[in-house]
Amino acid sequence: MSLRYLLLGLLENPASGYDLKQKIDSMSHLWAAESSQIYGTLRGLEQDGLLRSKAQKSEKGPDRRVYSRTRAGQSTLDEWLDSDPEVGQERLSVLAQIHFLCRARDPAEARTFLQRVRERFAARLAQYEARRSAAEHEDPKADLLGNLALDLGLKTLRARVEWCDEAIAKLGLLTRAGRPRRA
Amino acid sequence: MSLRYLLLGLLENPASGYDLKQKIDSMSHLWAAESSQIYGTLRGLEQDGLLRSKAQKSEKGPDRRVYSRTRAGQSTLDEWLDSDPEVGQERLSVLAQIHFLCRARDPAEARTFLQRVRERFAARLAQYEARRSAAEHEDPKADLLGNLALDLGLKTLRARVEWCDEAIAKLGLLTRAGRPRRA
DNA sequence: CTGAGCATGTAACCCGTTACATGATTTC
DNA sequence: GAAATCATGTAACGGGTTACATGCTCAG
Repeated sequence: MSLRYLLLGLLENPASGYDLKQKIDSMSHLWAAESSQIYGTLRGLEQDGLLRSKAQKSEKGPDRRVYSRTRAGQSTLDEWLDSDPEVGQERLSVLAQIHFLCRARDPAEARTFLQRVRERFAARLAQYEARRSAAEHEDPKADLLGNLALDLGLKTLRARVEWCDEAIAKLGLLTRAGRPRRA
Repeated sequence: MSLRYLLLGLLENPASGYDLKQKIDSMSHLWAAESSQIYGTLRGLEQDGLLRSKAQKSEKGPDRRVYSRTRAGQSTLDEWLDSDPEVGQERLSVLAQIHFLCRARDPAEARTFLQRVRERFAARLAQYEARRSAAEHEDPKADLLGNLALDLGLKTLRARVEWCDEAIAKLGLLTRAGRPRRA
């Protein structure tokens, strides 16, 4: 993972750091990267011989540095594409928060906390659903990645909202079962 | 996020870095942390006045440094528990890989890649399901956090496997529709 | 003249991983 | 005496965030 491969992949055609930042921002639910990181990573890639760059006059503003893949860059990208999928562990700190709320405080507090978590997820889900219905009338092949990402996001968020609901219900039982408030 | 709060939370009773490492390892599907990080973080917390420590003789091996929360540590923990849930962005680099496989190479390659992704998720799902059925005969209240985490993991992984299947099907259509191999 | 957008960066920090060092005690 | 377990660390690196600096051009 890491931005390196993303940039390498996005540089199918020559582009500047600024361009790439735009592109990444436009796929906001997929990835995020700050300009500072992008520029730094680009220079790193160039030092490693995976990109080459040249300065270019721009009509507006200062010169732009336009990057393109070298042969080495291409084959590094290819290797990555042939490599095993990285399916890393997530660390959902929310779970830890619930745990401590339950143990050190009151299950009821954990419950209202979970309700806030649910709101967050639900809000994001709503955004995704809006985007989905906006994209409904377009050719599904046009933005395949966007659509796949959207599908994944939708499914994941639905699962999480569902989980919140069930967890809230479980905690509700605990609370009503007359466990001591404030340990 | 961050180990700091996790340690702060786990230190309900005094414990050494070693103890905490054990505890964290025992909740392996929830969190992971290396000893080096744990020891460093503990010292950081002590420097910030959130923990205090004293050396203790141990029967086996060298002295142990036993940490406990200070009042400041307690209130920092409380603040965290009162704070908004952090529901961060995930960066699924797998999506980027699929995208580039599709665009720069062949949708069929993306498809076999996705099949590997599916296998990964399915394998993890199987682990979780095994754990679930192992825990079935226990009191569900006994390890509440463990159970919630398990539920969340199950739901998320199921959603992902499902997504893989659908995505594979979609890519299958694309491939058979006679798109040019190798762009 | 101001402010928005173009365009690139530096420095400091945070969180985490990897590899390795040290040394004691117990068990085989 | 070798290996396992107890117990604590250091150093270097990787990946990312935050805050800020710089300076240009064009529209209002």
